[in-house]
Amino acid sequence: MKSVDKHSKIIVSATKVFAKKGFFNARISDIAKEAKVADGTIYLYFNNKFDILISVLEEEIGKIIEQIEKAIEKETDPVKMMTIFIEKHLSAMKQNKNLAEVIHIELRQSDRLVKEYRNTSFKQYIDVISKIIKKGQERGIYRTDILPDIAKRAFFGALDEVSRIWTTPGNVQYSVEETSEQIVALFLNGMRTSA
Amino acid sequence: MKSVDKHSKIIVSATKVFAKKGFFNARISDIAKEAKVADGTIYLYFNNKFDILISVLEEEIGKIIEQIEKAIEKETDPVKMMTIFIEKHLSAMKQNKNLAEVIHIELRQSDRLVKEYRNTSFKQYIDVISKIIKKGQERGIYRTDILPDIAKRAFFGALDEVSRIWTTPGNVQYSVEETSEQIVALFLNGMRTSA
DNA sequence: AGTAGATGAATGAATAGTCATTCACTTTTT
DNA sequence: AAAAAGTGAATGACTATTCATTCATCTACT
Repeated sequence: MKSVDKHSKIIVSATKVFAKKGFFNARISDIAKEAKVADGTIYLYFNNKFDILISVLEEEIGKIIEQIEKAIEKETDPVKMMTIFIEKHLSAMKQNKNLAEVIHIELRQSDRLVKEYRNTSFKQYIDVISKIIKKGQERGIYRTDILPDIAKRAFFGALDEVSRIWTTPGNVQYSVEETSEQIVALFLNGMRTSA
Repeated sequence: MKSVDKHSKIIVSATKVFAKKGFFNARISDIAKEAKVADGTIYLYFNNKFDILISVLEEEIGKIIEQIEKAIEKETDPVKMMTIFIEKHLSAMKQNKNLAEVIHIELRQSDRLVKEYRNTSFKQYIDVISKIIKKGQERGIYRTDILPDIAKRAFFGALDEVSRIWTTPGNVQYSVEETSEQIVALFLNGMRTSA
């Protein structure tokens, strides 16, 4: 019987290879070798090379999305929700660097299917941010002149670019904690001195 | 004589094709057709396909970098400098959508040469931001607990992701002005109500 | 329990198609 | 009439995908 085990082994291997070489430079034979299976075996579990990429995005990122959404729905304070989002996102990225690289690189693909993915599952993720902002605005905690639709993008873009610190070698290595604090400070209070 | 004209015509065509299909799915013959030259002609001006991509990044982005740096060096007020940076960057991206797409997609490439580019010319661009922040901190306008090295990334990431509004179809179309205002508000004052 | 047959996962060499690059030839410029 | 630019068909390298074959495991029958 086709094993679930082997399926996820290929996903993990593919994530590693895609992270290192990028989708187009990754060879099926590289993935097969990494997963210690034959080239042909991969086609028992996936339709084609692109299907592997989409599966990586769906499944691996899916896990993170789920985790973050779960952690946030317990909270009611919009400031804490935002803080949790930041911390969870950054620590997930630092923890799984291969996946982080795949997100950095492949989520930008101009391919139709990738764009589609970005427009569905991933949009849902980003919309968590705008929901938090709206809730904060309703409660008078966040300024109402902020457009949630623009702010959510700014917010995600910032997190995504910052998380690159951990995947590009030769950078001063900041901890998740101090990085989170910085982002929280930036977005909640801004750069200007309150004076 | 090899014409400068043809050189830049190929660059512009390549930008268009890369924007639409992404580097790997772009065919040399596509670029040639778009530029209305023969496939072989391209090799009179560029060493190989990758050289075209690097040239696009160097030259086209180079122009923007130059323009922004010039506009900023006249200013002394760190708040205004930041505002100018935001406005110039966003309007450049809205103006040249093909280039914007190439930046969104190709600047993320895991390829050695792209990483190299990101580490030199492009780093210079992002460092303009940290310089602005440092100056503001010296003058007591920006909070000193903000780490410029993290903030610059957050800042660029936010701008980059936000500018995607204009390259992904089907989005509510915000103007450069209101988008700039939003980013300025976010980064300078934060989301929290001052109350 | 032992044997024969059935199953289908796994293999990896062969295929078939793609496309960057070259180069023999033509056209244009000096 | 050289030399330089330009052309685009031909080349050859590369690799995703296929598929005939193997083999371990399970089932059914004696």
